[in-house]
Amino acid sequence: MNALTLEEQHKLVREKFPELLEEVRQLKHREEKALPPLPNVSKYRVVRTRFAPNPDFYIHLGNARPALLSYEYAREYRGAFILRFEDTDPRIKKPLPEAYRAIREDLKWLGISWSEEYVQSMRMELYYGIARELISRGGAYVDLCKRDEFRKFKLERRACPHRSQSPSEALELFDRMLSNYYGEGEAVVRVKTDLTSEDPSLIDWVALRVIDTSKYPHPLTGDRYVVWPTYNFAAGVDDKLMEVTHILRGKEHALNTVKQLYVYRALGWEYPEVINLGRLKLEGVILSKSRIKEVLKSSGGAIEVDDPRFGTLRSLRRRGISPEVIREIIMEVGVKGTDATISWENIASLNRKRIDLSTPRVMAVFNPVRVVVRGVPKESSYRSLKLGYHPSNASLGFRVVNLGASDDVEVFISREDLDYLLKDGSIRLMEFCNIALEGRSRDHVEARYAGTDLEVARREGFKIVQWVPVSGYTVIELVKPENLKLRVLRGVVEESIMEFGVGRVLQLVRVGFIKLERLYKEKGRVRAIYIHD
RNA sequence: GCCGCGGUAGUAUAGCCCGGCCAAGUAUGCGGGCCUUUCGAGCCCGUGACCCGGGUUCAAAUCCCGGCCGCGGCACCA
Repeated sequence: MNALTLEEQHKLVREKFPELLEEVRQLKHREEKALPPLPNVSKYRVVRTRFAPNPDFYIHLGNARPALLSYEYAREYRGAFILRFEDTDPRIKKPLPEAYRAIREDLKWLGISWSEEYVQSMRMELYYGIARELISRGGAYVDLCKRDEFRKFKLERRACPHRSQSPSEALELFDRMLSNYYGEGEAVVRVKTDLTSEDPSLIDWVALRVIDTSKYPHPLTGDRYVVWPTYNFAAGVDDKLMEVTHILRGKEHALNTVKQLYVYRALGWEYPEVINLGRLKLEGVILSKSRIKEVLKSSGGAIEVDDPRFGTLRSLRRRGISPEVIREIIMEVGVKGTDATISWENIASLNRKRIDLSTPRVMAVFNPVRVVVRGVPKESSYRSLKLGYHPSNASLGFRVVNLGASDDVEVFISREDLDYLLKDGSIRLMEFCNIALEGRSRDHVEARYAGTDLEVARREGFKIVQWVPVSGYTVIELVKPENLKLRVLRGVVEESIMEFGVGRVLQLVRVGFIKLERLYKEKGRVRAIYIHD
């Protein structure tokens, strides 16, 4: 077969086994999992996308969807991807100073890079300029009604008295706003929309409002500005100024597109293409920003933002989920308006495949029971075991497990595995030897060495169990998130675990994957977080 | 309540625009087997879905209408 040229081989396969070729084709297709084409790409010189988070908190898996998809599209079309911080509400959604940095970090962790970065609170003069332009074109006015008064007009589909002001009057009032003449709630800039709109929230929506920054200083600009653009104004303007061509955002923004369209029309701009994405949920964790904030607050600092019960990217990172898995999941979920609940099983499976080959394996025992094994030969090959860290990846090295020189060898096995010993009379200590039950006392079990032959164990159907030598062990505390609770399992683990550093992912044989979080070398104790089976 | 967007196996997704090649593909889960010094990985076999009802058509997951369900929106938040 190999004597044939590649072309001849292909020909042969095509003739004799066309279905094979089809299979290969499909396999390739699945690996690539290309995104659907973006609409109207040919209309634009270059594709430009953006991710525009509010830096009032850390970002979570739900935010990763628009971020990653926007980035991927920009890459696919060799365009540009922009990061824009939308921090124009120092009062209700006050920016969190560390969030700017944290969001950048989290995006980088996801493998996202951006060529341009903007912070809206540093662009205030730009928004004022566009506001003036809009006002002078008659597209907006300064409303001095009380909030309730305006609501009445709105619900009756009537214009408020200020709506009829001339552009020059409006500009004057706007300048007065900027000069800090009005207090909060006393003046807003409203965009003129269709007064007959069915949805009242659409009607003459607020583009800029007064926020008393002497009371609510902005973390970046302090009290320098008192007139702040709303989301719809700032985002709408910026998408134009930054020449964004394709907006991918959550479907909660659907109505915002309609609102912003009024500004675009008034200024003679063309609105970018919009794709509304469904929400992403992650099974068994808290995703909502507000819920996380609540939990954080009520814990009084005991719970941190990377707590494994949260769906923040930091939590996922802490739980040992690799960023490629998140990327894979989001590409799988794709570009559509349907919500998706990501199952932890799915994440675990993808993650396991990714890390299995590069993850050292050590033995740990929970619910330990002491087993005294009599009759283990005293030759060093029986008392000093050289065990590889991975059965098929020798590059991970090995450790030496020392069993001491005394007559008996003592090991811990788990209470569950003890049942096999009691029931079957024999078990195999993995990578060591077979043992047979001899007796049982209050605090330990007695057994006899029964040879190292694996074939015997196989033939007889002995359960093969992991174990930890009593002569050299480390205590392990394993934190396991379960239904929004954290269980801490205590057990023993081979002392060689101390060789690994904090952050290292390991597999505890027959237990699951873990990530080391703390090493207390003097105390012979480690703390780890459970990742998945 | 009103408006918008959706509904393919337990979960996620392909197919829907352009009806037949779909008695519906893939991944995960679950069951079984092989392999393996793990209950992991890998390989093989099996399991399981087009929300409901009408209509159009020779033919509907795909088009049309109605219903149901889910999500989102209805701020001087983003």
